Amino acid sequence: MEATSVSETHERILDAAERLFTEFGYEGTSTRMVTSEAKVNLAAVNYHFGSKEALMEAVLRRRLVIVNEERMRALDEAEAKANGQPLKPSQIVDGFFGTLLRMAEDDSKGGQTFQRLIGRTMTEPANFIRTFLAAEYADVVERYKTALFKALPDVPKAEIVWRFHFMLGATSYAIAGTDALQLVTDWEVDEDEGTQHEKLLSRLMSFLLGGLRAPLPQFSEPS
Amino acid sequence: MEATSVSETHERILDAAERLFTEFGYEGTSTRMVTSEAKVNLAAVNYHFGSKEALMEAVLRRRLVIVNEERMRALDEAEAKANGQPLKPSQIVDGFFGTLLRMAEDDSKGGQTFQRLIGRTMTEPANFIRTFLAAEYADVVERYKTALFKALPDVPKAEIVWRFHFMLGATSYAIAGTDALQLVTDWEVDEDEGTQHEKLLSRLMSFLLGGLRAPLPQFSEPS
DNA sequence: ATACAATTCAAACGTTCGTTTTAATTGTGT
DNA sequence: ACACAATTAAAACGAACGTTTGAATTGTAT
Repeated sequence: MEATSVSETHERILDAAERLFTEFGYEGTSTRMVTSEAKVNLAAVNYHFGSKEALMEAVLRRRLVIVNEERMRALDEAEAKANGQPLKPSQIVDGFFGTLLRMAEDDSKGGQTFQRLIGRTMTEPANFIRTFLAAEYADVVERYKTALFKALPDVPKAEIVWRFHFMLGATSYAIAGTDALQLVTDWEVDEDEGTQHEKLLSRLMSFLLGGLRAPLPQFSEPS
Repeated sequence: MEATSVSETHERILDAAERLFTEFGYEGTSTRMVTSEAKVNLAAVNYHFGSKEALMEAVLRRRLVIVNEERMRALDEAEAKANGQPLKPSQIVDGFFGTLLRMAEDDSKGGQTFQRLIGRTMTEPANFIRTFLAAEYADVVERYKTALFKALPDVPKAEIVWRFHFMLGATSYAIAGTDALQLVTDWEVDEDEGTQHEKLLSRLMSFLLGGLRAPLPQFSEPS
């Protein structure tokens, strides 16, 4: 063993893979690109992680565990303060999406890179990724769905779930930072990174809450 | 030449590629998978399209040209009826996103498959795809941005563009139909396909309009 | 019917892929 | 120091990749 608890090679690979999976996607990144960027031997990926798939899962898990724990903690705290009363939708939405967006300011939690990776990964076609994500998110999604049901007792559950789905899409695309249509051409370069994040969070939260609380479509029957 | 104006092989390849790119993504689909599914010779992709990249562009262009023409037409018509007056945001949002979603009912326009492909493609990492999409969308995006600016004269332009961005993300994710977190578990299987589409469109439109018209975040200065 | 272009076909091109192997090296506990 | 496990290293594995080649076949004019 080394001085550090986990070998440095192990984390060098995770960091390189995180960056490359973010930029080129899972299929577009080769193990050789990863070991080359990490400056480690080609065989190191299979030695330390077993396979490329297992590496992808390790990359995602390292950060996701932290986000989802923080999401649980945020809901615990809010519900404790509310003692029994339903939460405000804004608290729930902030607990789920705000928690993720605030991670971008903390480089020790992956910073912007991991945030973009998560945004991208939500639409990765590979089956094992979707399976992994669904399992990794299952508990936290259930908690937040329940909280939303309680916060919006007059809204049919199916409608709430759909709007959760739409919020996920809007957020994923926003943090992926790709802007395929080059819509947002006037990026304010005159501001520092921190201000940008704050603004994105404010803008996104306004949008998500507006969507969540929008009048229901006419057809819908009660839950 | 054959009886048909364009060779059947040409379209067989496009159809197969559309389906496979949708399911496995661009990098996850090989030319051999395409020619095998299309039941044509391996060399046919390069003979008819030149390269795998050119094939991807052809797959996207075949349908996108039609959607974007229809989007332009919808805005032309609405603006003609309004003669001079700004449009309602709902008309603009429906012109852009509703036009796309209504294509799913028309199999001759790619139906559900192409809709899913477009949703997926918005987050494809490959650079040539993003370049292609930006060029293909440039005109229609400009038209719709302008229409939104006119429809919402009191909202700073930067905020409108960001909300357009969020709407794109929500829609892309919704039509991609992946649902990475298996959020929407209670898909109503008791209804036919057409009803599903109508419901998704209604639900999405309500959400998008709610987000678009939400109260602005506090920080924002006037445009 | 003949000439010529368009298309299809089988085969192979060189490259890159994820992974494995085997040996060399480094670190650790006694 | 020595024995042994953990890690690194160079090299190679077979498979799959996108693409090209050149001959065989098909279609289309005259």
